[in-house]
Amino acid sequence: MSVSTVSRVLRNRDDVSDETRSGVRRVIEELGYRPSGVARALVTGYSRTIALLVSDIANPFYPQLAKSVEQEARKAGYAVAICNTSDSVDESTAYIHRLLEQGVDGFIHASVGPDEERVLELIPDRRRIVFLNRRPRSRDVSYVVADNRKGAAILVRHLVDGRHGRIGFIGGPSWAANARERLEGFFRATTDLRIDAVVADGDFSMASGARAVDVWLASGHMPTAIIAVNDTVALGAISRLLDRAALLPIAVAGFDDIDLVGSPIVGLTSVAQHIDKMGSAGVRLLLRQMGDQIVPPVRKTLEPTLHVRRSTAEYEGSATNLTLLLATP
Amino acid sequence: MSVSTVSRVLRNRDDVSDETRSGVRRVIEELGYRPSGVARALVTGYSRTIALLVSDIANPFYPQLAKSVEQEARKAGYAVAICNTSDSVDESTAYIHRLLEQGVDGFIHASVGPDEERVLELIPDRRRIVFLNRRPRSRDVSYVVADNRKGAAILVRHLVDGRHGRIGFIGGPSWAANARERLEGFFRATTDLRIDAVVADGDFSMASGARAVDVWLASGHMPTAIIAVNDTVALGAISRLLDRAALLPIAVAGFDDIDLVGSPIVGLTSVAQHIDKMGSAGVRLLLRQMGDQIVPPVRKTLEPTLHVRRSTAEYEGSATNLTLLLATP
DNA sequence: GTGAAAGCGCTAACAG
DNA sequence: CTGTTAGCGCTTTCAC
Repeated sequence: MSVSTVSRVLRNRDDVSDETRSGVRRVIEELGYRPSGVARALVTGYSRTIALLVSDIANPFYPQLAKSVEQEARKAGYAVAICNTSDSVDESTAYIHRLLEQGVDGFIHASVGPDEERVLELIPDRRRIVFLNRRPRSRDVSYVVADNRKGAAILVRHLVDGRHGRIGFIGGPSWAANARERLEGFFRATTDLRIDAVVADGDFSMASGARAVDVWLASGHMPTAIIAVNDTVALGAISRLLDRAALLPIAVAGFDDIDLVGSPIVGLTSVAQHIDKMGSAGVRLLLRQMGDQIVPPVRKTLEPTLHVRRSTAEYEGSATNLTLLLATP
Repeated sequence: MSVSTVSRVLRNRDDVSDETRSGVRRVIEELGYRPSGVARALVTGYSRTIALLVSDIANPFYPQLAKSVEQEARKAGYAVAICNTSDSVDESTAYIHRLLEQGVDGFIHASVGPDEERVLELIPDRRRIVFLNRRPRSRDVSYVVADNRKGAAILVRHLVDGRHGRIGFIGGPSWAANARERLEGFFRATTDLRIDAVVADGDFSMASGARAVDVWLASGHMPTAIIAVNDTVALGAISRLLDRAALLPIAVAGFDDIDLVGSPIVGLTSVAQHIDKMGSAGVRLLLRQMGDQIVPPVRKTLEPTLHVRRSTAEYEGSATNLTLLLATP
């Protein structure tokens, strides 16, 4: 038998007689032969591997995203390499260089660093990349994001219904599109509703949520309700409120609706951006546009959904929440 | 210039004259030339990629492990492919087949499924694999685990000091070595201390923690303190206790000390198994034994550390905890 | 020091 | 339907 016949069998092509095919299969089995994906990648140019760039896999949002990306990729026979960029342009540059050398077929870029230009320079073929959780400036690259402005507005309205007249927003870095959009939504909604708004800086970390609370407490301008740019920051804020044994009836809401915050232990009100849908849609998009036909870039916006929980719920008639509850000796 | 000269420059070999070297470098720069890792892998047999097998990346223990694995691997210029096995033998089999075909250099196996024999059959070269978070039966494969028996014993002693006379243990699947060891440690310690012990089944999930509480509540045999096989299960147990508005002064402790449980929001007492050390040590081990010299398998056991928090702390003189606190209206 | 040639294990094009 | 041939882009002898 010739190598090409074996190759044909391996690729399930139909121009092989049934008896040859089964013969080849038997011999493959007997010899325990394993084809080399590396050699195949060298000649075809495809490694059936995609890269997922995240800010920090230890941030609970990303594992959920990674899981749905991985599940969807696997269905199509693709492996996923996960890379932590720490939102550093240098690190994402270094990673993309390496991944390109290693021959990954495509990228799902879900980290939020200020690296868009650099990334698109490194990956000139727009069909090889999809942005997730960040809306790129460039018009000709595909992305899937949540409607961040609407999500923030939904939270503001929810809190206003809860009789909060002064709402604080803990934001993210200005270079992060999702953080900017959430802040914009917050501003527009508070302005429209003529609600006092106060903003603190943050960086998506628990520590930054805690710092914001410190700043507000120190300034004596503590809002009665807090919206955080994401759930992690909200958890940081709550932690600090607990540390300070704050007796104020402060409502706290987050963004992303990561699995954990739905548990009664945390009970954090949050806006879901449907992480699993985002991941699977991103992979499908990428694989489709990596295919033969040329398809125009797809821009997809997911609808956010409000999940009200204890952290912003009315309690015994007065605005209160987990914070109050825990701090009461 | 010949290809071999370029190759020599790329590999930083010293048998190239300085002027040739700089000339080559310049041309590479001008042309924006990128070497092909795929072609290199084909000829050298090494792809500089390792695989990390986890049970479920959405389980908070694993992202922390993945992060430390990734950081350590990157230092050595290796990429990491993360794979969710769901603890299914079939899935890990399928993954290992694929990864081997794709040419990964080594495996870090941190998922706990009953797949040891199959895995070692698929990866006959013991130098290509390290087990993490699970102690293999096989004597000739390297691993890094925590001292699970000791960790469980530490928790028992801590709870006994807190005056608990009846302690429950929510376990894991019997095929998981780490779950078995923790259960053994629990049994030995309760026996030695002549403490009532009661055990419930679990599977490392929050849901299983909740189920255990249900079972105990239904049976009327609710222990006064609960030790869970890991933090996730402990969180599930606490959640259900909160749902049931349990007024019992029930202490809950977990295992792993994942980042989250240290926050005052959760305040769960836990035994740390030093996840970051485990990840980096595992990678270093793997890379060393994949090297030239033949090294014997390394068996490493990390010392567990107790972190006492609100969930098992004495409160106003009586045994109480978060559960009690939250459930009191 | 440098270049030429062989070949890693596949797929693709072409012949038969 | 099956076999032959020519690479894919590197590294590795072996000459020079």
